[in-house]
Amino acid sequence: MDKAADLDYLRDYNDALVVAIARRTDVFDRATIAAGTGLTPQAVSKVIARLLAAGLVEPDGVRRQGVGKPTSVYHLVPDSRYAIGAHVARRTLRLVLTDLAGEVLQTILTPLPEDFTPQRLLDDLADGVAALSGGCRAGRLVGVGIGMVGPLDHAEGVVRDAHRLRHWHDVPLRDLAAERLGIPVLMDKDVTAGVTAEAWRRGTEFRDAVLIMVESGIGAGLWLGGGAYRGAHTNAGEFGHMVVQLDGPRCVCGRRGCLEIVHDQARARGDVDAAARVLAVGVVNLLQAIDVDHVVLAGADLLPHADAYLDAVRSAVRDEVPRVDWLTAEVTTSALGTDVIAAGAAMQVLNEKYGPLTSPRQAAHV
Amino acid sequence: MDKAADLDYLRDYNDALVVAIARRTDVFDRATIAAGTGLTPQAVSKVIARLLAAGLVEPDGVRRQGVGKPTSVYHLVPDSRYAIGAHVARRTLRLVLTDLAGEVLQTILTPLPEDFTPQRLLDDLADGVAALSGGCRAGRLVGVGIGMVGPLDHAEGVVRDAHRLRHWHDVPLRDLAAERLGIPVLMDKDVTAGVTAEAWRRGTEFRDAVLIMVESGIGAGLWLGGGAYRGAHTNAGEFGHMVVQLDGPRCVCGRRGCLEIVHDQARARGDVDAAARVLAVGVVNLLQAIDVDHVVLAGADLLPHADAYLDAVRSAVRDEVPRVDWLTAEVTTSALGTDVIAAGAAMQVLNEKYGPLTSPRQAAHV
DNA sequence: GCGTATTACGCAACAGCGTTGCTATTCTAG
DNA sequence: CTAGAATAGCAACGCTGTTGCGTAATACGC
Repeated sequence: MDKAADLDYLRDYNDALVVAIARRTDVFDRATIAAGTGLTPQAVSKVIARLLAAGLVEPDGVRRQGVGKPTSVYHLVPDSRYAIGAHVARRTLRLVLTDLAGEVLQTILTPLPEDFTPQRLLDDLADGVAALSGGCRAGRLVGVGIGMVGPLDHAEGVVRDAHRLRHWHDVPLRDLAAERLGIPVLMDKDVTAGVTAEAWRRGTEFRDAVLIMVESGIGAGLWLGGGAYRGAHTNAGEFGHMVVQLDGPRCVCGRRGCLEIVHDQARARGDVDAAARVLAVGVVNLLQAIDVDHVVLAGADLLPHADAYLDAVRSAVRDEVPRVDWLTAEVTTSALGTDVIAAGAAMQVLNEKYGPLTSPRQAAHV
Repeated sequence: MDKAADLDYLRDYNDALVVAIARRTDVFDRATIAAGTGLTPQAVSKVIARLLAAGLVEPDGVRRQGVGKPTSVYHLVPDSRYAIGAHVARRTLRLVLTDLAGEVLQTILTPLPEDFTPQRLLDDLADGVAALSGGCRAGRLVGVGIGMVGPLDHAEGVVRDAHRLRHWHDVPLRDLAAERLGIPVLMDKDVTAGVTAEAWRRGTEFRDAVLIMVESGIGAGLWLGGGAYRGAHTNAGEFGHMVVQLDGPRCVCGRRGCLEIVHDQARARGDVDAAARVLAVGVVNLLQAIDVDHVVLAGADLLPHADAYLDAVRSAVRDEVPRVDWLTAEVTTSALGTDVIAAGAAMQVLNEKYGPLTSPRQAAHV
């Protein structure tokens, strides 16, 4: 049975709404927020008072705009909160420190041995978090996010069977890390973390989006209706295992003609353009299925050839989507580059605490 | 800028939550709801008082359960509210009258002439609605829902280019119908309406689902995270235009090897089983992409061969989805049969007013 | 230079939400 | 018949956003 909403939810929701606005404007004022949110100016004053008390925003003087008392303006305090994000890949652990505005302040890249164990990861994670914590004032570190290859169970915080990692079956990584680090930890699929990074930085017009990641496999992070979408079993976005050629080559997953195997074969023979065109067909398939208007390309196997992939996907979106005048979709790479997953893991922590809640159900497990 | 939440939203949310519970239990009591929702028993009493005043629920005596004062129990009053749903297909207009519980009480099937005009549809709609309104007590008809072939714009209520209907370009059908009928009207894609019917009848465990419709084209209605998902331009679910064979036959949409053209060619040569297997590949593709745990099959071209399609999809889900022990997905047809779209259109009206809101944003446009 | 209109801010009172404290009611068990 | 237990509901409460209204600070007209 779903959870009911109470006054705490109401307050948190509206506070988060104002933080979301503050995050993407240099300065903001009472009247603008009141007009945009439908709150009364007086209610906005109360929200701002709470945010001032929490240190999340601070006054930015006044703005004279014609006749009348000047408007008080405020701005976000980016370094009022920090989060650390971890991107656990098959051979590397990438850690980043980000602030409330979603800027990456510091990065640590640690190589991981082949078939590393959970214990080894926890050790490296603890070392890295200790090193990065030095960069932020006491009490301002909100938590640590982990972006990990799947399959995993987001609700339980358990890694089910990390792809091609022997020691990773049913590992309750989230709780293990929280215990080891002594601060709140979130864990999610790498691609879902990645798309959260874009969403946190780009704001509320970024409502329906997908992040395509090509990096030892092809996956997609889904951001639907203004929130991360993970599916019924945290398995959404297994984009690479869509069949695009019924009689195609056998894939590791057991099916024939998966996008991933067709793509990888083209890459294996050195034909990046052909690989990009195959990926583009998959992207258009995804647009047909879920109609997002933002596509972000990412991943260590894609970014070195970003131009080729961008060209292929953009022209497919332009030429293969019917009524493209109306069904526009922007195709970009992430400004965060190879940090996008780790940064997104960090921003999931910020989003959990300071981001716009989409339902009381979400609020319940904070 | 998103809308803020206020006390009205809080009240409506919790009221809707209790209605949702009432809808799928014979009787309910205060303590059970309190435990399930996290509300205090006293708060539940206030909610029930409001629902009693609105006539949505009524007392159902008491239940003795051991020692202590007997529990007061209540039940939903199905005929306290009605809605009418319309399924506009290429050659037929199907109208149904449903009650608050989602039961179909009456059906009217009207043939439509080839290339019917908006005016003609409005006339037939008005006649049908007048006929069905007789079946419900005054003031209890909440509104009319229209499920229509796309593409259309749900937010604006405008039919963009109904497939293979000449007179349907940029027709503001929702507002035209509302003016003509004098009651609130909603309009949505047929498949989205269809999946809403299943959701309204099956309750909150039905959080991530897809309704596959094979009926002069192949489409999918998406229900993600407990609400209808329409995408950025109301174009989600164009499932039939996913490429499943890179070098396949040319489709009407301009691409090669779309699911729809491959499927239709198999049907054209009378091979229902092959067609069903192709559809099944598409369904597994969709499961990989969005990881839903309910698949509902529907549509006039599918239901006559429901067993073949159920078999094919079920075995594909069983054999082609990795870790199927964990990634379970139930595959069924709808109990509503050919009424599912029209009934769903009606239930969208009920859902808008009495269904669980997922965010204040949704509440804003009620 | 000065009064006035204009714009913005914020205190105080308010309605309505869920919560808490407590009393009344109604049953079973002994 | 009494004690104990479970439920219902009244009343007061804290907190939310809202409303009414007084105050502060500016530009503009005279």
